[in-house]
Amino acid sequence: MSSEIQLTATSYVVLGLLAAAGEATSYELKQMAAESVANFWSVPHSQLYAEPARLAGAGYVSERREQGGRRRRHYAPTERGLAALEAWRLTASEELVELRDAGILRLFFGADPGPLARAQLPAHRRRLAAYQEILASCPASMVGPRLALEAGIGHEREYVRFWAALAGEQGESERG
Amino acid sequence: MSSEIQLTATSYVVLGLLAAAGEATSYELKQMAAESVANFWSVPHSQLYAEPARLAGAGYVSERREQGGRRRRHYAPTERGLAALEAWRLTASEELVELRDAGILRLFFGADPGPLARAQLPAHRRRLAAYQEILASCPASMVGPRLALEAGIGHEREYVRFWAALAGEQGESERG
DNA sequence: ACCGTCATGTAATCGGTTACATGATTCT
DNA sequence: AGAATCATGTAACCGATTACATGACGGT
Repeated sequence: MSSEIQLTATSYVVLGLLAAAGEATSYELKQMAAESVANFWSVPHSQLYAEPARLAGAGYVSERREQGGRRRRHYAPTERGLAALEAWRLTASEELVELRDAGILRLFFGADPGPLARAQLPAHRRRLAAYQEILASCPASMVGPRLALEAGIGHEREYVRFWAALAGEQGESERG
Repeated sequence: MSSEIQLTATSYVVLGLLAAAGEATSYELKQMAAESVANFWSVPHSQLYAEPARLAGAGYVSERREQGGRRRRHYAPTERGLAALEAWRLTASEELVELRDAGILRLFFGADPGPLARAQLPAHRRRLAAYQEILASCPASMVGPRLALEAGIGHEREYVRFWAALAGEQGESERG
């Protein structure tokens, strides 16, 4: 056992959620993720079954299996897992992400901006509103999630600004 | 032949570049991509060899192989390929991308904002400056690429604003 | 008792990443 | 002539996506 594996972003999502919960099944991870981190970094549920198993094989989490009934697997971070998570938190990397937005890619390759903008704009507006609502009801003690939300809000605002300018709303003054 | 395949974003990057160039080898695709689309949507060079082959198998591009010498493969879009590209350009989808920024993910899971911000900030500033320089030297006729650049600039500005606020530069007034 | 949805996984396929390898040019 | 870099791929592995499947539970 304890074969060496490479930790991916998915690994840290799992480790981060497990560290917060103490212990969880894959289904509980799915629930937790759905209302929090999945807003800006989603992981398909099949990965939330596969990844903890992978992490268990390498000693980053422990696995406890229910005896009777559903025989669900409960995972908890090990010392090693917590250490890996903490090390990851501490690496202040310079790596930048790419935008990787399919709409922008279409623009780049010559799509007509108008229709694209008119499709993207309301969707981004909805998401912006949703983020603001979540932020309003997010306790001040949850510092990390609140910061992530604020980042998301900033980018959604930028998207709205960008697409609005292309959607034929040129005449109107835009306010944030 | 002409087995059915699913077209991915990588497919459209290849098709889009081939449509612009008329014909190209994988290496030429790599060169073209490097200074243009790779700024916000990169594709590893091995995929620029694998993907045209895949597209050729499904009839989206044609393949012409050099006879003597290097026997390089030259690809060109077929009618089918151009039609697929155009159809993709016309789909004004509402799908939104996720932010998927590893720095934000770290914040979410409790990383200390200060060091992270001080690592991310100069990197984003450099990229912002690079984009602005590219835009300045990009001919006005290249509408799509210029729009994509402007989108990138907007988001980099937002990143700079966000990380600057966390980097301990609170006292100073920030101008765009 | 039945039906729908929630809960809990497994399987297969495939694209993407990483690493390796080698022939051609160019530079010193 | 030799070294370094450019040019041009191939191979292997592995994580992610998609689809499939089934047991439990709650409501009517």
